[in-house]
Amino acid sequence: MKSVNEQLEIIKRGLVELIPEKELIEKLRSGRPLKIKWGADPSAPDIHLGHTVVLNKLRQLQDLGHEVIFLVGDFTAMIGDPTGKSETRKALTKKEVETNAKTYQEQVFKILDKKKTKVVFNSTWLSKMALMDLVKLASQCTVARMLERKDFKERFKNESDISILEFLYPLFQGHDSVYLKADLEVGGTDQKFNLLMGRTLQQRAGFEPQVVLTLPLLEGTDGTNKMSKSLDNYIGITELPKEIFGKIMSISDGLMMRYYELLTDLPLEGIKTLHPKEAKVQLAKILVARFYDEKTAAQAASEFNSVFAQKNMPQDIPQKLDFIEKEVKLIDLLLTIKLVTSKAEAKRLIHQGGVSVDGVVINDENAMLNINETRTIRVGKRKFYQVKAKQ
RNA sequence: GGAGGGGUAGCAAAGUGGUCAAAUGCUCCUGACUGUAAAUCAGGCGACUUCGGUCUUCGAAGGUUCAAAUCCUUCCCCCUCCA
Repeated sequence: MKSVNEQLEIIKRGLVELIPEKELIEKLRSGRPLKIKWGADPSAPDIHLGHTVVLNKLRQLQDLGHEVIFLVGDFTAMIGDPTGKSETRKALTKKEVETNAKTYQEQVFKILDKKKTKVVFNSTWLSKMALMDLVKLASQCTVARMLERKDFKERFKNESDISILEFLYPLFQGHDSVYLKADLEVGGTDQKFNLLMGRTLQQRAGFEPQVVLTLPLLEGTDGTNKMSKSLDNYIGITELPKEIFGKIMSISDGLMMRYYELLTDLPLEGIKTLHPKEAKVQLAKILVARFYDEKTAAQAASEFNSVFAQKNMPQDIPQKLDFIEKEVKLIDLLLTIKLVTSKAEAKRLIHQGGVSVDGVVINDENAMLNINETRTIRVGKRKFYQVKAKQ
């Protein structure tokens, strides 16, 4: 095992806060493997780059000899959450939660060391919780204290809904820490309040409080909001290589530097000397290679170059080659192959010059298309489709 | 329990009997320029249409009216103050 100072140096890299560092040093000095808690909500089982910021840190901790307790928040997921229009969490059935949790694990172990990870479900203890215990738990915190949490404060000020249930989440999460006797809990900065609640509750229960480690939140592909599935600004780690590659290529230069900073160990000075385009290609390759391999990354890069720089057709275009009619109306065709969601949209795109067949832009909304031979249809920059009539 | 405010398109926010498929901003989509970058510019952003219109939409359901997002009734939900 590495020395305390060496460990500390690795642990501190890239984090936002370590609360308090002193306690962590003491825990590390004990020489025992620390129990590191990481909680995840199984309602959205797609792990994206944002999650990997935390996962990478957990992996580092595992490599230092510590144990990660991967807590699946199945209990709360089964209750759901009535509040918040944008982030509605609907209640999931037990079965859904199980499936999601399984998917989650498969994805997580692309990064985490399975041998040093213990998976637990909080329904194990929370579902058996007596009402009396819940009351006791609720008495541990005041509303004023709850309202210190930034998002609560803001919603309260803006007169948006806050359900009582939401006040319970931090308490449950903290209670999980008590139950697990966690030494350290890791999360994004948005989790700070909840993580600290764990400390408070552990202390009140007479245990050694956990150390809290927060990591920066990764912005989504829009460059402003945090990466999340509900905002559809995410890059999932199970996405196809070309998707990951393409999405990285379309982020802004400023965001690219942020991704370098949070997702790689490379020194930023070196990156700044590169042409932004080259730097982005490199980043895209690194990330594809991380979730697939070097070879796949290289392929994704050359495919990207071929399609978007040299304007060639992509390699694997979705196709439907068994049309009955040999002559179809373009608008109807676009609708049947789901490249558009309505005829109105199809017409709009045609008028705007966004639709082409075999590389020729179509401007006539009434255009008929002979599909005796294979035709390649393109909508916008990246949607391709091949069609042909049945022979 | 009492008093008041409010629920409008992905979000924010106008509109308070007809000119409202609903201003404006953001997001988003398409095109130009590029590095599938940013910025900028142009266009678009409910559906169907024989391109004349037609149909569905402003928390829900009813009603008044030639005509309702706008008025009335009931219901659901949110917020503030009082208790």
